Amino acid sequence: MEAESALVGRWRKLASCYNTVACALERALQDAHGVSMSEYETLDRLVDLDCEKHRMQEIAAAMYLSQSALSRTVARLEKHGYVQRGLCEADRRGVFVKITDAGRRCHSEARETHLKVLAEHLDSTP
Amino acid sequence: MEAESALVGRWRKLASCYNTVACALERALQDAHGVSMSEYETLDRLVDLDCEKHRMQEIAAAMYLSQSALSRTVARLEKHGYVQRGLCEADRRGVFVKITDAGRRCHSEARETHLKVLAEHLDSTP
DNA sequence: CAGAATTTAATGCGGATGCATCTCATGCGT
DNA sequence: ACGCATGAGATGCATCCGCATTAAATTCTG
Repeated sequence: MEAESALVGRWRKLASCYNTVACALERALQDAHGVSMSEYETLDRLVDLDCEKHRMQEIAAAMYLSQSALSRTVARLEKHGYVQRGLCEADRRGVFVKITDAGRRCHSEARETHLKVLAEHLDSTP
Repeated sequence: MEAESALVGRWRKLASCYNTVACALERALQDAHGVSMSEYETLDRLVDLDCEKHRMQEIAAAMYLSQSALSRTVARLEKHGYVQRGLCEADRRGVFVKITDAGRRCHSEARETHLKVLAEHLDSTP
């Protein structure tokens, strides 16, 4: 079977692409805006799914971040003043997350960096 | 520009693919063979670039792992008895890494798990 | 309705990573 | 030969993550 080595080759290429971009993104976002990639992606989802507030689960479902990682990421964002957490009245186990004005500002600034890094490092020929 | 959103879309898909496979690999390799993905990939490079011993740098260059991460990964592999480190006589700053028989055995067993996970989770249509 | 089971999010803990720094060893210029 | 810059790899530190557990609220069941 040579399909095996092709499989491994595809995997290596995928990993290499991902790591290159992720590493560049992490550094650029951190240096220019003080947010990690996870934090940026979280803000991005909050802006994308735009309807005021969101449950933790919705956010987690829209991105690749475990429940505990998201919980901590939101805690960090809240510490930075970029989001606010609030209780969900309908189901008081739930937590609503709401992006603040500062959060929107940070996101819109960081978005340019994000796009620039993607354009630079995301190989267009898969 | 709509090329921007296409770019972001490609990035999200890449990240999602990578994370799905990486997560599955990590769990499967750990559960079935007690090695992490980095450890397996390191063994894999040692088998691939087959010529007895290798400098840390050669290994690092062949995979996506930072210098410090590789140093610790090799330390873990050595603790498991899967590789041995030895001084390089020509340039005594350097370190040679050599895979042991136990390392080869572990690698060849884990290889099957690795391939199985890739076949299962690596989407063939990019 | 009381109690068990489930769901939601937070957290303690251990482990892996990256950055910066450190220690040696080598090489280069004078 | 001496001194300084450079290179290889190890390590302290802070951070982030995943797993397992916990606490609180809700839902299911008898």
